[in-house]
Amino acid sequence: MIMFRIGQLAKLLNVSTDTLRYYEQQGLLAASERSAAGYRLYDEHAVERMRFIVRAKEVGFNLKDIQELLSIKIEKQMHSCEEVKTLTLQKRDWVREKIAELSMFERSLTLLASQCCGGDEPANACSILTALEDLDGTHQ
Amino acid sequence: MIMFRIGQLAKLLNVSTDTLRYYEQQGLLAASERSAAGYRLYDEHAVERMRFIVRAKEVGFNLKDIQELLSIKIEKQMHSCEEVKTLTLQKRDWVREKIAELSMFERSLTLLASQCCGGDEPANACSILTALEDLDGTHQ
DNA sequence: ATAAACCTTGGTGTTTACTCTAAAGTCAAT
DNA sequence: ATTGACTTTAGAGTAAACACCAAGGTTTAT
Repeated sequence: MIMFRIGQLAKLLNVSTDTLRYYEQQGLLAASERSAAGYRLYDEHAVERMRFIVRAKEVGFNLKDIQELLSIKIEKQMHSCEEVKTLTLQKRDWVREKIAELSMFERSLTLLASQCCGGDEPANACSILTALEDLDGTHQ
Repeated sequence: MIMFRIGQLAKLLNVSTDTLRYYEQQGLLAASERSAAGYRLYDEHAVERMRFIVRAKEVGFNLKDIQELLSIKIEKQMHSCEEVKTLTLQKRDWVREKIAELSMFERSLTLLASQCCGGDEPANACSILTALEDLDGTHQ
């Protein structure tokens, strides 16, 4: 059985050893066992679990979500597809809200920038500054 | 001359008194003076400065950006339009990057959700879980 | 005169996901 | 035998923008 030490696993999955220790502390990923000297040792199951965590992060889940996903995953027959899909859709909705907020920023900033000459001259009558000073037409 | 106490200004601009004290501590907005009892008093200039801060936040600038904008604003002839426009465009680019990240999340999550039946039955073969377990086709 | 509402300071807590530090023990190789 | 790379722990620090708290002084209204 191949066992990885923390640094090896970290390198394999392109994370830091601190991250692995942090995940352990957060209850996300325990080492399979410890060596005589107390070194963390990870087996294939742990590697797969960590891969799952990494992938879940890549699609936008945070550590709390991943906790839930993992606890569902280890007892699949105790949970329904619906639960998993709900988690996924809730996260997607949250992401959409964030995108909506940022898109408003994007529009406002683009509008401000487009109205500014951007020249080398002093900013005495800079349209961006005056727009922020005066009553706004910035939001549409 | 109308002077506002901290609570009045807070109510006027729909922020908390804590926020105003925090902005003072961060060097964003000082009270114009103090009353005999040590109460912060804000004049029209302070109100306008605070309005500027609020508007700048509304379009997506953070407090550090706003620091810069304010220091440009108080010495307009020492700075160019270009500086202001650059700040604005940099912030917009940052916003766009965030939107791009979130959009990838959105697509991945939508794809995952669409492939999941979402039914009441046990999650043994839940497509979302298996997608996160197996080598990904999640990123396109 | 006394209660309610307001203000002061200094300090801690919140969130998220790590990152860094220090002091010490372990392992492989020269 | 000792260097260098690796690991351990506990604990502190980081970012951002506040929110909350306690203990006390001030104003305002009744």
